[in-house]
Amino acid sequence: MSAESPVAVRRPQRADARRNFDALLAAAREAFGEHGTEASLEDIARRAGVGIGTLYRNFPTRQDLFETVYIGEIEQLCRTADEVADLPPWEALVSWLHRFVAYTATKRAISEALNRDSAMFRHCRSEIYRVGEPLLARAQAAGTVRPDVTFDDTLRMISGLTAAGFVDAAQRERVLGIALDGLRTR
Amino acid sequence: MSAESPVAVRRPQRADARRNFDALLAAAREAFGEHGTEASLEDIARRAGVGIGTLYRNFPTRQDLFETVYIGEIEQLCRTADEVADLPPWEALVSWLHRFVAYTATKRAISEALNRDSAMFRHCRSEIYRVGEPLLARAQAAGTVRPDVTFDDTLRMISGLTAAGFVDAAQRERVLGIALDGLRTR
DNA sequence: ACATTATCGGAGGGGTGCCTCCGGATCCAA
DNA sequence: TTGGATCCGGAGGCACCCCTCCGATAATGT
Repeated sequence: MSAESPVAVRRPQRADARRNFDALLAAAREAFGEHGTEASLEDIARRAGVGIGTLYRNFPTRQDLFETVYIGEIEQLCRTADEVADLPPWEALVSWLHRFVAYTATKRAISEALNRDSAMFRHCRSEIYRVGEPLLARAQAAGTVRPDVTFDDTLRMISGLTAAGFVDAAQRERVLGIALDGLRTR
Repeated sequence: MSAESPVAVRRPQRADARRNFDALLAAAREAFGEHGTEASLEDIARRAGVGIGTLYRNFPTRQDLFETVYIGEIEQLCRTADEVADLPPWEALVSWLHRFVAYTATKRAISEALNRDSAMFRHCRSEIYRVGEPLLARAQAAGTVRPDVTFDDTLRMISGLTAAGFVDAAQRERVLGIALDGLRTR
């Protein structure tokens, strides 16, 4: 993420306040991951071992809290694009997509976010595209991926599968592999 | 569905009562489709133009209502397996899976149900397998579908994509097509 | 040590949903 | 038409969640 976060949420100065702030973010990441955007704020405060008032002081609206968590996840994801840069086209794309799945503890929420509309979401979306789309384009240029697929198609396919339930991690990988295989030229 | 519904919910005798019963089912189908299993029962009663008491008289628990809707959808789905019986293996499988997507107005709910556990869900699951698994097996025997894929893999992949959001129906079809393509042997 | 001031946390009012209960409306058979 | 069986529907008690407000608490500078 190149610029400052577009949200006016700042990490507090005092030591105890910082502890609470971080605990809230961690709890929120967990809760949003489990229940999606609708997670109970009082539950998040409880998980963080903090009063509900403290939550609202740091994050006046649900949106503020969610965006802060979300931006963190996306930043992390964007950074991983460099790490795959020197792999062959197909491997680069696939391993980045695998991180797309793994890094987003905000699983349920991230797919909801694909459709949502706000300045921040638009920003995050464009960041993801900025780092991810070239990976797809490269694989297409190399003739590995079919040319009629868009990056948006790919993302939605992956995030749909991420949100789905599987009996175990092995099945998730297997199914993900099948779907990714569908991207390749024949 | 071969046997009687395993749930003890019966359509009432009196004309007005039957009208309400049916209105409730229709409203529930809608609401579950939009909001998943957690849809508000009071909202369902409102949509049906009926008091909340009437809802509870017909369906003492949320489970009863959901199961009744769910069974209806599954029965309908199972019946469609015959209609594709005389297509070539791959086409048969694909068009049945397309109906799997289309028929389940209970969209969000159906994927939740894949993981849930109850006598009824087990029953429905086994019915789906009974009609669907042979379609996959046939395509595999014909050499069209890779042999390492299970029916469960396929279903979860499809239902994951069903639950995901897309910008329009065309994209949904396109992505579905990509994923299905991953099932084929190369 | 102590005052200052940022921070805490939960009580409380308003909203919604769950489910029960029963007086009153409605249907239908005779 | 009419009486009894059936069915209706919403009021009301409980639980949870949202968000605000403010007295109590604890960190920090001197």
